Amino acid sequence: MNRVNYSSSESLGEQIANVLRLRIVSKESTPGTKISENQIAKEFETSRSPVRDALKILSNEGLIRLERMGAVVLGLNSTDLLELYEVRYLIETFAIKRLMENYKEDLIISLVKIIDKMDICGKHGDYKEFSELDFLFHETLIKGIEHNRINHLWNSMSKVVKSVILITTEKRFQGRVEEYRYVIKTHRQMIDVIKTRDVKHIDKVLKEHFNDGHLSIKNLL
Amino acid sequence: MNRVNYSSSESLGEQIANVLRLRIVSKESTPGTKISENQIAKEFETSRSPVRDALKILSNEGLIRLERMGAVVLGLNSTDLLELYEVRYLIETFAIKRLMENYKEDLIISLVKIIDKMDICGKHGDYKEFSELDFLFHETLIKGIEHNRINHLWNSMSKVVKSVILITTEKRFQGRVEEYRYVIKTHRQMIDVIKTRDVKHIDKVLKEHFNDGHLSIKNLL
DNA sequence: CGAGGGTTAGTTGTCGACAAGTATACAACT
DNA sequence: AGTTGTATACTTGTCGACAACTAACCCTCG
Repeated sequence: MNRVNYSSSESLGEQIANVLRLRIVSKESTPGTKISENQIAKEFETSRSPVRDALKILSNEGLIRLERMGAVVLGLNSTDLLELYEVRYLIETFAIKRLMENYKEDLIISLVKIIDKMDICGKHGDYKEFSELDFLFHETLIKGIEHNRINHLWNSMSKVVKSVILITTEKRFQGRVEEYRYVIKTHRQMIDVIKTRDVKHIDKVLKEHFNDGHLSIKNLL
Repeated sequence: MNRVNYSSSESLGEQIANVLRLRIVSKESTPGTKISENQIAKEFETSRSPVRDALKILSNEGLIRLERMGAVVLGLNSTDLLELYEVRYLIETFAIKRLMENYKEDLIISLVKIIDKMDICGKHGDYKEFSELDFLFHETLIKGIEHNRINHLWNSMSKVVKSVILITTEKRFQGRVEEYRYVIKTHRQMIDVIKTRDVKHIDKVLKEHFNDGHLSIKNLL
């Protein structure tokens, strides 16, 4: 029986990759675990073709390593998370500098709207929606500069970032719920930096934001 | 007949990707061209499986776009090249700053050795080897910081960079052969910056180097 | 001549099978 | 016992086939 499901826009491979990604990032799959295509195919009741796609996606994201026989889970240790934040810092600093030179008012409006929604979700304790908005904020910022190459870099890591944000936010909300205010504050600061063209404060604001993100996840895990 | 060729370490998919990549970067395949898996499979006398792999690789590199029916060649226009150089500048600036804080003497030795080899190739007019060494220089620099995430970013664009360098170098050598001296000079400057920890000159040296690369290719095409 | 509907060739996603290579367990031998 | 060789089970890379879907063409009708 061939199963073709066009009702869902994502191919089976991407769906499988999504499930496995969350497993790896959430440490449900521990680093070092060996996985084979057959084994995954059996679990998801598909053939090996979509599984191969999925493994290739995860390999590109750096979550697993494809070896001659079987793939091995790499996962994200503390160093990896730091590095992820460093690269995000690098890219978003670039983006903000570029936006300062030249931005469309629409973009700022979109960003403010996202923050406002985050505020509401924060008050309701809806961490899931909050984390998606957080992700969307940064993605909107990056897509805003319309830089093809940066776009590709972002696409190759965005799914990982999204997963990390989701998990971080969840843990944060389990602790002191009011912490979300800090995230919102730094986001507003980022917009201010763009609008006021305050070059001197870019590094300070962004470093603070990413440092906080990294530290909080490090403490929580 | 199943053809499995383990004598070459690269899978058929990667090999096909290599051929197509060069075609696209060298503008033998013009942007907008539609390509189908069957067509490529027929050309390379393989099944669609390796071709699918190849197309996915090229898609990740941003050279083609996968659509519902058929992929379309994107190629690298003048803007794309500028953006590529911008991202390289971003990454290598990061790398050099990190190396300044902490580098192993071995690395510097390797880099110097590469430059010396480039010098010899330059004198012999061996542009092919020269371009590979040029690429190797930058790759060695980036791998030197042992930063997993940066590594992945680099891997996702390195093949494209390599192709661009190859073509640029070829055209350069067709013009005034002596131009290679300038490339070598800036490379030596980069090493000096690392060794002398001369923070102030990083941006200047790198900007000069990448600006030159971008300008020269723009003029030549 | 133009518009609409059906046919048809072509496209991708998925499947199961096979070939080639690899690691492991187990037996035979020194 | 330790080493070597072989059988065997498991792995990936590739193949050809099929189902779902899309686009283009042609034919009919107004």
